Amino acid sequence: MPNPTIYDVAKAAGVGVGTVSRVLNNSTRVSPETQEKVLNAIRELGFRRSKVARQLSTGTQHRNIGAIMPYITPPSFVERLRGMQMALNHQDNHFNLILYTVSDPDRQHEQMLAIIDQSTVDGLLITTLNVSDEQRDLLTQAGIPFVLLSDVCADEANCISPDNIYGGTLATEHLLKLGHRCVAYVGDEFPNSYGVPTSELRYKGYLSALEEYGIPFNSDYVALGEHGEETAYKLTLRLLELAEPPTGIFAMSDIQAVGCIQAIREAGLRVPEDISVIGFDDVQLSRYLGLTTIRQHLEQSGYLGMQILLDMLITPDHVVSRQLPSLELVVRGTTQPLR
Amino acid sequence: MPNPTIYDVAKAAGVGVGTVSRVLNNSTRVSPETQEKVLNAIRELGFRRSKVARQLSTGTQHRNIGAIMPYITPPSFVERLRGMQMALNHQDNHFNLILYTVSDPDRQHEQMLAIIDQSTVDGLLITTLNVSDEQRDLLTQAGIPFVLLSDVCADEANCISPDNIYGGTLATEHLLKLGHRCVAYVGDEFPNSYGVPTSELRYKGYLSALEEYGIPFNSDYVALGEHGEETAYKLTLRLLELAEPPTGIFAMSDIQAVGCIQAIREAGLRVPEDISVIGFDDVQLSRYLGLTTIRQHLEQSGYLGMQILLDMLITPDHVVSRQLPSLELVVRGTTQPLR
DNA sequence: CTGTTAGCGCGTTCAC
DNA sequence: GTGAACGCGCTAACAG
Repeated sequence: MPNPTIYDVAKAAGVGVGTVSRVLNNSTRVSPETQEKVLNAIRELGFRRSKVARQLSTGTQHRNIGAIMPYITPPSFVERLRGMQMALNHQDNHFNLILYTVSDPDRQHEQMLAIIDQSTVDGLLITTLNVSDEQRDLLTQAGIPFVLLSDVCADEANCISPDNIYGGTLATEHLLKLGHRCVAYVGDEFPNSYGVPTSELRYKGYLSALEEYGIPFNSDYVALGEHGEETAYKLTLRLLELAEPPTGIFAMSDIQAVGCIQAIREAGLRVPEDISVIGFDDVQLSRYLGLTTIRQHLEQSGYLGMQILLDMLITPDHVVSRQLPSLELVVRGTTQPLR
Repeated sequence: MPNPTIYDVAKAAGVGVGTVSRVLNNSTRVSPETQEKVLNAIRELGFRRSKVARQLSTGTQHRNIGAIMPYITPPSFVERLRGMQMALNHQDNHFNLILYTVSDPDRQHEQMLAIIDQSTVDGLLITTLNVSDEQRDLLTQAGIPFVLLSDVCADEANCISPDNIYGGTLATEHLLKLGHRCVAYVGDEFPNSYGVPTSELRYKGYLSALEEYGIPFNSDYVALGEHGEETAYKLTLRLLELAEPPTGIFAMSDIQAVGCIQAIREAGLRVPEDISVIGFDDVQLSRYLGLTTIRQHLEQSGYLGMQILLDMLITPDHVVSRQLPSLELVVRGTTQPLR
């Protein structure tokens, strides 16, 4: 018996299903002896009552919202996740948040399929992931509304993302205005393994700022790799070995900026005296690291995404469109004028 | 009609429920006209098919595991969460991870009750939260196995936590061995608002190290407050105003250590030249911050907790007991001998 | 106190 | 192609 039911238990204990149900919910009184018998039967058979059957019977409809993202390592993902949770807790509509992380890009599709046809969620929040047309169709067909927090959907309504090109320009201009002329870009390879072009957009912003200032493009100053401190650290080490090392670095995320800074310091140089570094995101920690960066209100993005999704779920008719605050430069201690 | 069913749809469309079901699953062919009618009816009534009924009918039993924690702001929580997810992805048993955060200590009990009697989860991972006897009883009674990642349960089997007293001693001894005699402790007030005594345990370790080295206790050097960089920052500022400021600070977490360091720097002092700082946790970022700390294998804790819970869920009979690696001192750049 | 039965909402055979 | 009936596992209301 792989999945014994209360009927099996009832039979084994020599009682009716009602009685079994009663001891399970210890509602009305059951005689100690029968209770004992039932409990024994339960143990013997390894019985576990079915969640779904119980829910169907009691009419306990709790809705699930799935949040899927590549991983939850960098704080930028966590801050969005936190925003989502906050929105949920505020609304307090008995929604559950199911967290999915896509350990492996190759498995994304498979996971999405499973989520869809097992009908585990009522709505989906897709963060920093590319969604194929097929997946979109599947989702709409299954009646699962979704919101994207990703750069793959600039034209869509249910999509939240900042103007990353502008952000890249903003960051680069800051360095340029400080007099830096050898400015490097440290970012993710693009598109990254999940098909998301964020790095490319910020890079475009970088290029456009360079052009605006009439600075010739130098491919040596473009260092791309997998996301994370580790890679940024290594890339920066290589940058420092250049005949003419950069005096300013624009890292596409705060986390990568931290890797850059560590590399610079280990090379015996100082930030910002020798090299200026600007990040991107304004992750919570950055304030305490004194990092100059571009603020993108991540927590608020998650909050907004969840609000929109809840709208779609609760009142499909009037989904109010909401505005994300725009990007802003936050100057702190890791950048200074070129000496 | 708050919750129209397929019957309502069928009636409205003038067809049978079977047909409705077919268009819902677009399985066998349905004539375009009837399909249209059904689709219209669905739209008109705002019909959404019930997850649970569908699951019960198809026999799609997916199990849910709840992870509940006070918040997901500090990386230490996130790392444990990540460990849990990894264990789940490795096992790949169609388990879902439902994330709960307790926004308000007062609402913890209420939330736990809801989780239990709506039978949303099959198992629960409780992180850095106190669990009342009543709650334990409720959980066992409801047949919901749980694992604690908290310091409230040293004697229990299903509990994972490091030896925090020892950890506190380790950290303090490190400072003491470096010659520091004015050593401060910056930590959470205890027990914190969630009833968890971690800070107290580490503080006890601090005291015992002090005693071991024959150093008189100075209450001025004990700075307690709410968890987070912010508070640590402020507390440190006050510490620096002391007639005889500390030369070494033991912060109960890496995040708080970051706050301390920022305060020290803003006061025009240097770390570690003027003041040594040691943290606790060895959060991933700490490596790139060059922070001296106590490593406690957080991700692995989460991984282990999930493994144990899965054992309890899958093979209740033989739950293998697993060992958590012990705490270790990691010396990096924020501590140095007293000058 | 306890056994029996009718749903919970949907998928899925069957006959038509 | 389509409708009717049964069953998924459990709870709750009803008799006994």
